[in-house]
Amino acid sequence: MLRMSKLTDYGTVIMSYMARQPREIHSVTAMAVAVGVAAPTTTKILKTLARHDLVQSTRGAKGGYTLSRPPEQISMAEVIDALEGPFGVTECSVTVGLCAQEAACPLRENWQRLNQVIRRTLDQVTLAEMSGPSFRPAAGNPAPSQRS
Amino acid sequence: MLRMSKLTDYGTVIMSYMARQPREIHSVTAMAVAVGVAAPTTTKILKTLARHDLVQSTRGAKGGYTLSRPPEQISMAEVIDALEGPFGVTECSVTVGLCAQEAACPLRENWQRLNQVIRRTLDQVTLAEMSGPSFRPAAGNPAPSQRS
DNA sequence: CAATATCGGACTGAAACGGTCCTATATCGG
DNA sequence: CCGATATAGGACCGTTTCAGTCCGATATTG
Repeated sequence: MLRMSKLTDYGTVIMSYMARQPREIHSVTAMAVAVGVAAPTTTKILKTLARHDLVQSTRGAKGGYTLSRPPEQISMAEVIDALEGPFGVTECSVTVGLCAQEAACPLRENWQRLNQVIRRTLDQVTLAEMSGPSFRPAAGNPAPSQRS
Repeated sequence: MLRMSKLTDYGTVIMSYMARQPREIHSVTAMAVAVGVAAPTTTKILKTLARHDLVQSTRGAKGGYTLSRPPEQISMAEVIDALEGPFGVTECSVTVGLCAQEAACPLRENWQRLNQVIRRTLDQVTLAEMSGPSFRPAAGNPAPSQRS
């Protein structure tokens, strides 16, 4: 349910890779090999991330990409909607006029509420946490025990 | 981000519609009109929901669909993965061997953890709650009043 | 100047999605 | 029993989206 696209998935892996040497410049080819994603695809992802100011590009020889901020200051939500677009959980919660009930339809509002919960969860998780060993999600509910 | 399919969206609307008269039998055509979704599509959705035991079908004249359980006992998560399939947020968290790093990749585990948080959120919301304020007992029906 | 590397966008093949239709089966009313 | 109603199950198709590739242009290094 609610899966995100592969590109986005790769994107998080790539970001995570860069997060290990946040100040280094990484070339596409190097990352592509390290992460196991084809170079053109990696390029595409990086371009998108750059457009959203999550990574910074340096052209020319010895160029490449760097995180534009330290990984502690990048949330997963940012990465996701850079690559996935700012779509809500439901279409109906964005596009109006689909549902005949609309006026009496409480779903739209409720979906938006749920959407916010999910978003907030994603917003609170930083790239640094995600790249590190297992962490404890902060959203209301206790996760089953694990080492810290 | 993380949008769900239109079919699923419609499904929630249909379920919500039935939740208002949980003990009534609703024909596809009636629901299709009420909800504003084409009849064949509505049929398709209901069939899927029936296969997952969320609604119960009655064949023949005067037949139709009913909720198999009171709406307070149906979670949104159930509806979603009936229609959406039991996919996780990430592909990588399900399929193994995609990522070259895998062994050293903490992302998979972390995604799963996040996934659980989202799932639990969806799990705690009932159809009754989702159907919201306009959830009013029909004339002659036992009042299922349980809202927050 | 030559090599390296990203930029922007166009392009393509494949899969998924939304939607429709047909035949079979079950039930109700007369 | 007959005919009308209504779902079951699955095949089918057009469109869109997605993953992935490629190309010409530009910028930087040495």
